[in-house]
Amino acid sequence: MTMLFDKLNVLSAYQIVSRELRRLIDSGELKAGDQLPTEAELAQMFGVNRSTVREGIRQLENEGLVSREGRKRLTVSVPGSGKISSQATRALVMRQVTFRELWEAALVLEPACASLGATNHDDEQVEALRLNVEMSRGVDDLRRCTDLDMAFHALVSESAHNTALLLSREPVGLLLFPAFEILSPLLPQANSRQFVAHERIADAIAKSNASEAETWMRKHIADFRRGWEMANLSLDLPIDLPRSLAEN
Amino acid sequence: MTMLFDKLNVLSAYQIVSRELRRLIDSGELKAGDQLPTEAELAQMFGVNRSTVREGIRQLENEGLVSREGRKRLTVSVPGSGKISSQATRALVMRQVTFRELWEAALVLEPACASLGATNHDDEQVEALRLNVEMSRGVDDLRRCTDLDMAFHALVSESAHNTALLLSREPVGLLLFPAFEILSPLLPQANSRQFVAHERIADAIAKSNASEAETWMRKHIADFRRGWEMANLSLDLPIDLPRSLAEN
DNA sequence: TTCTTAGAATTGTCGGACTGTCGGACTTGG
DNA sequence: CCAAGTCCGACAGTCCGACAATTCTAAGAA
Repeated sequence: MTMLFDKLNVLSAYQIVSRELRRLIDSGELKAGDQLPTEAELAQMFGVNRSTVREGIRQLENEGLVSREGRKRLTVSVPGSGKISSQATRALVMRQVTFRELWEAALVLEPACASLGATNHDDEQVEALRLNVEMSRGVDDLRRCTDLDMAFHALVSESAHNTALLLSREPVGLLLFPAFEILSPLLPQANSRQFVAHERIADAIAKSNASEAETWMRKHIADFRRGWEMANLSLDLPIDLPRSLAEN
Repeated sequence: MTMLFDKLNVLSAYQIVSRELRRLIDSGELKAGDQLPTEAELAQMFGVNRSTVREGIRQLENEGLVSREGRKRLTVSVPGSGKISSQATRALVMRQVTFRELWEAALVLEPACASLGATNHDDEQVEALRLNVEMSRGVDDLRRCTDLDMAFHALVSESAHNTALLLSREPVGLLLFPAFEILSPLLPQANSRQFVAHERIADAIAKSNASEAETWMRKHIADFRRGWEMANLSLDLPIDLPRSLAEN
């Protein structure tokens, strides 16, 4: 006679509050930019204590569905990609994602972004790419080099004008590219090879040459793995949380 | 003289609590499975009130970093992919991601999963794929058909044994495949074409034929777009939240 | 030893209270 | 009329204390 009833899912009041607010948001009754009622008002509406409302709100706040400027009222907002991908990144690290996995993902995502970037880019992004490449010339500070690398790939993915790809790519990039800091000291020629590749890719995008952009990006990513193996690093090495997330 | 000072960001106590706990978790001092101290103990440790601790905890809870069953103690846990991708999915919808964007992403992600799945799969997953295809035979209930479709692609991505790809793919699949419910009624042959494609893909994976799996998956996804256009649906149509998320 | 069970511990929720900050209205001086 | 100073109400952040329901724990019974 066990299992006669499903383990009845009694959710706490604060969970109901957040679930209900979430529902209002993605049903469109609350649009981005709208102001939420006061905590006190919400408490009255739901018939719970203000403390309870606050606990519920924290969840939405954490999801990026609502945000506050200063100590003002809460406003509904579109979750920034940063919030999402930092959580995804953390999840990947906790699952001990390996270099190999990240590389495999990057090998399909990055070239796709480059290819689409070549056809969809705005002038603005081409300019930013050019600037990025220019700033990278001759830089040998490791950390700075990595930052520019990450920025480069982020720019490429932005130029693709594809939200889905952008969001898919970000956690992968956030983890894979900082690994360059491990690789670079072991492989003298890594820096210059990277610079050349970036230059070619930026050029191809600027020229709207999709297949060339894709090819070079693929080479660029493939190169990363080759370097990794050449430096005798294991493909199955779990990748750590990057500085950018570990601190915050 | 502008920008002499950064806009000073004062973070509230509850934010510090969650940030600090997060730090403990990804520094490894708190491993998955560990029990967190009592709310009262945490309050004392941080020198804040229990209410404040609770608000901080809600954030981690929402991130999936800690979880609780019933009224028991909190335990550290690795975020399930479900939590992450449902948030990513919501974000995509709020940004009015279009069919085109999702399709473009799927066109690179799904074939990559199929290809890797062919080389990395376990017997277990091959069996599940076979079963899925078998169950799909002759089904014409729309909703059931979509569920099986989604499950099929999820299985393929699992067989790839790549966490990064899995996580990247999920939000895209969660949004794109339910759109089949819009397409199918307008296009009589859609169902059978889908069935055939799934059959071929599952076969290729079972045979460990990577290039064939990849090719068929690409055709399968390409077909989806062709059908979409044939049914006179706009590529730039924003995709809605799928049932699976809208309810919960 | 294993099983029960009373008591301690812990979570969820509540009501109330205080402070700091923000925005707006009002006042004052130029 | 405009700028600066002042006051006041609204509201978020924090704290305190309390209580019921549930879970944990350890003593006592079988």
